[in-house]
Amino acid sequence: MAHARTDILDAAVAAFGKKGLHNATMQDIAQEAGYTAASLYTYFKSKQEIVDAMVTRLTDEYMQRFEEPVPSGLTFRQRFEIVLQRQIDLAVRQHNVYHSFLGGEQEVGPCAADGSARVFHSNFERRILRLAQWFRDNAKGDDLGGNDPEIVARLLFGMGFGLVHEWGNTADKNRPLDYAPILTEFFFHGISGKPKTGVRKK
Amino acid sequence: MAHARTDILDAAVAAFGKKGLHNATMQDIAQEAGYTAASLYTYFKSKQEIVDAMVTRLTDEYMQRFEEPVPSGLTFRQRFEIVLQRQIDLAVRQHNVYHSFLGGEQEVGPCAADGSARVFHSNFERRILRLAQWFRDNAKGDDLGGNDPEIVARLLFGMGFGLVHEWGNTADKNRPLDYAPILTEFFFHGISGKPKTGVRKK
Amino acid sequence: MAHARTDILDAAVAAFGKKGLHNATMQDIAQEAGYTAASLYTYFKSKQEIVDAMVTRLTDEYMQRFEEPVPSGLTFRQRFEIVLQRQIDLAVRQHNVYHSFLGGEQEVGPCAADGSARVFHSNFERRILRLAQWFRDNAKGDDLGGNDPEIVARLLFGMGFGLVHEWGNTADKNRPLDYAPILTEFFFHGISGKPKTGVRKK
Amino acid sequence: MAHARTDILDAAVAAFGKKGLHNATMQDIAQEAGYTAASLYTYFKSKQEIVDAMVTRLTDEYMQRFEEPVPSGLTFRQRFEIVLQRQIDLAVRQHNVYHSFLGGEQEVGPCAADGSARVFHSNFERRILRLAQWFRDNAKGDDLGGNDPEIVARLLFGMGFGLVHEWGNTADKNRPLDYAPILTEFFFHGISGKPKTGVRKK
DNA sequence: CATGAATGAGCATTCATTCAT
DNA sequence: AATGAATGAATGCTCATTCAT
Repeated sequence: MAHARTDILDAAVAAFGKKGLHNATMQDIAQEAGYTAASLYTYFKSKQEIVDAMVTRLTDEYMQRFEEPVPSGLTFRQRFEIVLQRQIDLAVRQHNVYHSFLGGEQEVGPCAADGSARVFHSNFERRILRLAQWFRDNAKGDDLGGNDPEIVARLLFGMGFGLVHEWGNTADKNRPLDYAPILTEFFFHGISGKPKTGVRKK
Repeated sequence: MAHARTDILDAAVAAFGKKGLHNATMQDIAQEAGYTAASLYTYFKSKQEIVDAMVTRLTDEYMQRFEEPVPSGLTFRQRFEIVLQRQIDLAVRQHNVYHSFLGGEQEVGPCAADGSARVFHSNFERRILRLAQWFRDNAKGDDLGGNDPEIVARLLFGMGFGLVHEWGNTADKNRPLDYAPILTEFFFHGISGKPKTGVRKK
Repeated sequence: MAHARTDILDAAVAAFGKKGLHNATMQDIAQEAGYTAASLYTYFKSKQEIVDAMVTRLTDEYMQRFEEPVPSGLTFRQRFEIVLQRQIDLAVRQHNVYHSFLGGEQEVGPCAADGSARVFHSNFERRILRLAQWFRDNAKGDDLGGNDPEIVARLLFGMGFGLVHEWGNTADKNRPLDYAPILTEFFFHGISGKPKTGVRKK
Repeated sequence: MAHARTDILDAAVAAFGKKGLHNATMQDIAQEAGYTAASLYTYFKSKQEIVDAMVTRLTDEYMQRFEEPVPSGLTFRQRFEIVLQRQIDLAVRQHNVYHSFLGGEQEVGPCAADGSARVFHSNFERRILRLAQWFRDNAKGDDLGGNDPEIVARLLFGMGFGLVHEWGNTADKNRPLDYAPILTEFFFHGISGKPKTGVRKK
C-alpha cells in the first residue's frame, strides 16, 4: 500500500535524523512508524531500499522545485530569488536529514564490502548538477558574469549548506529564515555589496 | 610509540575515507596499517579513541593554518588570499576524509545511550567558528562590508566545501587547484565580478 | 514469553554447573537450551541479566523454604528438623550450581571497572543472614544455649555446606540423603552426642 | 630463580584475592609483582601453572599444620584445640584467596572446553580428607562419639568455612579471632553446651 | 633476564532479515 | 497484512601467550 510506504519513509526520515543512517535500526524506524520491524519488510525489501526510497523522494522534491513555473517577465535576479526561496523552504522541511543525507555517507551494503564499486553519485553532487543546469537554462548573456555555471552552482549550493548547517544538531526550527536576501546579495556582489549608484562611494 | 600511533592514524584516515566511519572496521584499519586488529589496542584504547585522535589531528592542522604568521603590511584581501590558499592546500591533503570528517555524523558512542548528551559541536561548526574569529581579528572597518563575521564565515566555508566536495569520491588529486582566485573573486564581488568600469567608484 | 525464560534459566544452571560462571559462554547456555546465542537476547538483555535472574530464582527458593508454614505445637528441635530437611531437599536440587552460586565469585561486571564498588553481598552471606533471622524468630529462651544466632547460623550453614560439598563435581545424585539426622544431632550436641546415661540431667 | 617465583606467587594471591581467578589477568599479577606480564613466563609456563603452584603452596601450608608436632600427654580435646588454632591462624593469612581457592572454581583451560573432564579434586575436598585423616590418627576410642571421621571432618571444616566466610570480601583483618573456643565448644557439644556437672540442669 | 610489541583465539552483543502463524 | 520468534553474520574488544631485541 502506497500509504504505508509513505508513513514508513516519514518514520525513516525522523529516525535517521535522530540517530544517523547507521545508528538508526530497523527497530527504530518501525517504532517511529508504529509498526514492528518485521512488518517493514512487507513494504520494503531491505533497509537499503528504504534509504534509497527516502533519498529519491527527498531529491525529487528538490528537483521539482526547479520545475515549478516562475512568473514570466522577470529579471534573472528575480527568478533567482524565487527559486532560492523555494529551496530554502524545502531545506527547512528537510533539515533533520540534511546531513545524513547530503553527507552521502558511502553506504556499503553488508555484502558490498568486497569492493564492488557502488555508483553512488552523491546527492550533494546530483543537486549541484541540477542547479548548474538551472543556471544554464536561465542565465543569459552576462548574467553569470562569465563564470562557469557548475562552479557557480557549487559556490551557491555550498553557501546555502554552510548557512543551513548549524540547524543540523538543533531542534531550533524557529530560526529566522530570511536567509534568501543574504544569500542573494552575497551571490551577486560578495561582501563588497552592490555598488549602489553612480557617484556614491565617495 | 608515537610513530606507530601516527601510522595507525594515517591508516584510519585511509580506511575511513574508503568505507566511512562506521563501515570501516578495526580489521580494515589494521590491515591498512599493516597490523592485526588486536594490535591496534596497544596504541589506542578503542575505535572511538582512534576517531577522536584523528579528528583532533585534522582539526589541529586546520587551526594551525590560522596561526601561522602572515607578512605584514598587506591589505585585507591579500591576507585573505594567503590564508585561503593555505586552507585549500590542506583540504587537498585531507580530501579523502573530508566528508566523513566534516559531515560530523552524529556519533552515538557506546555510552551515549544513557542520555548523557554529548556536546559534539561538529567539526564543520568548529571550523566555521574559527574562521569567523579570523574575520573578527583581521577585517577592519568596512572590510566585511558590514556583514556579520559568522555569516560571512559560513558562506565562505560553504563555498569552499561546495567546490571541494566532488573530490570526495574520486582519487583525482590532480585536479587544477587554482580555486583560490575563483573563491577570492567570488567572495569579494559575487558573480558580478569586480566593477571594472571607469567612472564608477569615484 | 515467561516459559522460554524459565527454560533458559534452567539451561544456564546446567551450563554454569558444568563450566563455571565465566567459562560458560552464551553459546553454551544457548546450546543447552536449544537456542542460538543470539536468541537469548530476546529474553535477557545480557549474560549478566541471566546470572542475576538465576541467582534471584535460586535465592528465592531458599528464602521461601523459611516462609512455608510449620505445624504448630512443635518443639524447637522438631521445627528445626523440618526446616533443615526442606533446605537439604533444595540443596539436592540445586547441587550442580551450588558452588558457582554460593562461592559468590566476585563478579566484576563490565562496568565495575570504573570503580563503582558493587556491594555484592554474597549469596552465601545472604543465606546465612536469613538463617540467623530464622533462629531469632524461632528459638526461644535457652533454645540456642545462649549462643549468638548469627554465629550459630554460620556454623550450621557451614556444616551443611561441608556435607553437601562433595556433590559438586559428581553426578552422584543417588547419595544417601539422610543428612538431616546427622546434622541435627551434631547441631544440638556436637560429637559428644546426646548425654544418654541415667542419672544425668535429672 | 626460586625467589622470583615466590614473589610472583604472592602477587598472584593478592591479584586473585582482589579480582578472582578469572578476572585477574596476567597483567594484574605482573603489576602486583613489579614485573611485566611477559616476564612471568620466565618463571611459569602459563597462568594455569601459576594457579597450580599457588594452590599447591596454599595446600602445603595447610597440610603442614597437621605435621607439626604437638606436645605429648594431651587429651584429644587439647590436641584438637591446638591444631584448630593453627589452622585458624593460617586461614587468617590466606583469607584473601580463601574463596577463589576453596570454591575450587572449576577451571576449564582454553582448550579443555571440549569436555575433557579435569580431575580437579577440589582443594576443599583435599583439605577435608586430610582433616578426616587427622581424626583417624588422633581420635581414640569414643573420642568421636562413634561418628564417621570423614563426616565429622566435613562438619568441622564446614563450620570453620562458615565462620570465616564473611572475611572474604572485607579487608577487616582485625577481626576478633577467638573463634577457636567457639568452634571447639560447638564441635564437642553443639548448641546445648557441655553438660557441666551432675545435678545441673534441674 | 626483561620487555615492548604483536597476535590468535574467543566472547558478548547487535542487527538486518526470515518465516511460521 | 502483521508479527513474535529466531538466527547468521559481523564487530569491537580482551587476554594469554610468543618472540625478537
